[in-house]
Amino acid sequence: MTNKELADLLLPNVDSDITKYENMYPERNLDEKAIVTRFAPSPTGFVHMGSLFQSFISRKAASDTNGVFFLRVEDTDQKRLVENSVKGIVDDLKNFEIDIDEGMINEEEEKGAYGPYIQSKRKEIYQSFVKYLLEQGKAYPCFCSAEEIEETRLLQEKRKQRIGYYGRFAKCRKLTPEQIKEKVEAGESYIIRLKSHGDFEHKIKAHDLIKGALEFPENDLDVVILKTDGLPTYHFAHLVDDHLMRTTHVIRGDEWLSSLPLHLQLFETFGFKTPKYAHISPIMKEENGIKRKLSKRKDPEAAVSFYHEKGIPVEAVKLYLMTLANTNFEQWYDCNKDKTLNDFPFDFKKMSSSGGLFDVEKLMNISKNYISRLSAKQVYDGLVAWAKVHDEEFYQTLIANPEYATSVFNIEREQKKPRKDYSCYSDIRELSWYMFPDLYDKHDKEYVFQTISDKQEIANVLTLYMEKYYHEEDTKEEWFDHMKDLAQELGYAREVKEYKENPDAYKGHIGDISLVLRIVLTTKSMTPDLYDIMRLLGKDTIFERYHSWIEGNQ
RNA sequence: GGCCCGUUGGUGAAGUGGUUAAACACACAUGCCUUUCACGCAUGCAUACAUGGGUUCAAAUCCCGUACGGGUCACCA
Repeated sequence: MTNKELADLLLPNVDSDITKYENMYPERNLDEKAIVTRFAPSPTGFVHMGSLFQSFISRKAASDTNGVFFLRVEDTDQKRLVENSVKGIVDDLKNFEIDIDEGMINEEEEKGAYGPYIQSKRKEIYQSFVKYLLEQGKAYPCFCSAEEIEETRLLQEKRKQRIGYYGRFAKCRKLTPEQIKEKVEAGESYIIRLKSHGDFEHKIKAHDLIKGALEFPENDLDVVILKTDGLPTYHFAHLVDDHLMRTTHVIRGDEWLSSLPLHLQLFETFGFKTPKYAHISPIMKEENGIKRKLSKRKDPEAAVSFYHEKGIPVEAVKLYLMTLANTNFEQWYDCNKDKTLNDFPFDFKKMSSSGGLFDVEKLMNISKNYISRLSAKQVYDGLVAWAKVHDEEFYQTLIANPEYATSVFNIEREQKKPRKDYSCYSDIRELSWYMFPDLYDKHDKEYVFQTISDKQEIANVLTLYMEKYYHEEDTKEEWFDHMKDLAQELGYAREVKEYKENPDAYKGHIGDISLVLRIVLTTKSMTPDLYDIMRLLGKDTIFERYHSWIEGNQ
């Protein structure tokens, strides 16, 4: 019985002509330096930070080189499929403005000439390659049951030998064609394994774009390439897909690093050109002094939805991811304030080969700086978009008077050194509700006074201010002078310096007075510029709030 | 247990044999500026790069051992 006959017996209705696929998916006509890469998730749930990071880097690498970035769905494990997760993945990428050039665009449809981009629809292709291998005598069927495999594993453990299906433990490798035929005809189920030609004692050298020079023992495991259900394992699908899709760079998590010898061997077996590999270290999280991989289950910040709920602008998250990827980005960005993420040259070599910690504080800082550079209009638009989904009440308030809301966000903005107090959109309501009368009315008010806390004195300040020193049309300078006059009349120093030079001569200083006016108006000691706030709120509102405080505190 | 990778401050890290007695940023602390807050500015924050040994005139940078952390050893990806 020849290998050909054996192959026909095992995969009867499969065409082993793989050259037709070579012709169907020709080399891409791209620049020599162009990177063709992909994001290849399993549809087992939603995208988390680690995979978002990978796809972000992949997209960036492809864009930088006028290459191609595509989305391939790896659904060869039918047991783990989660309904609608292709849509979830597509949406998550879309929400983070990571565009794909090819691949799945929803649960059913795709775009691009190198598809199908979902593995369950490539069954025929994989089987064709498997059959080809069978004909070459480089693969064989295995009839071992799960129990048998388990038994040899235990034996290997007991004898302290390497675990796996290799060498003399590879029982089915020794089956004669006649034995195989017999088993097949008896209806025994089987899988197909690679007949590895590797030698564990031999070392191979490999190169990784991030990790650098690597050395491994050669793969000698007869790994499964085709499962009982006729679908390939990851390793085989990787070979076939990335070859036919003409992937130049495989960017993936470094949990794959140890399979690299196998993958290299697979490419070599077919004589295909190996892609370049870039194994990304996982994003870590520190908990109780221990570093561990950021986990979707335990860490809220691992979920992509976390950022949307918080209202961290997509661009800010990307800026953070870029600093995680290439630390020199921060300095570059600082020196090139007029440029964007797209202009920065990403470099694999500058990626850390060990896993970095995910630093939410740092992200918040980046987001804060990012938001501070936005125009009032941009903040308004971003906030409205966020509130529409996450805060209906605030949303209604905002759209009721867009012009007014925008001017609220314009305080101390659009200047060389803008104010930085919003880290994310979900911060804004708590920091600005007092500027919106309807929110103000509903909000609980708690006044925490500082230097001046005596109720009578506070009432004196408010009353005198309203009676004598508040003038609606004041310019900032006039307004400020009036504040000083008020301070002076009540026995407070006009300047902080004067007070510091001679503290016994005064009850306090101008700062104490303005703080009272600020707190009663806004309940807060920390607010943007008080003059601007007063201008926006207007006389009626200011007086109303001051009067109502006096009445309520007699 | 086998194999592989990693280890520079509270964090991200720069640095691959000698102007790095470790850049830059975040965080933290103090001070200055300021009507408050924020911004900004200034200063401080690793007696030396996990550890032991070796190579060298010279090592965070090269080599070996140890410790610790991570990954992987599925008909999961």
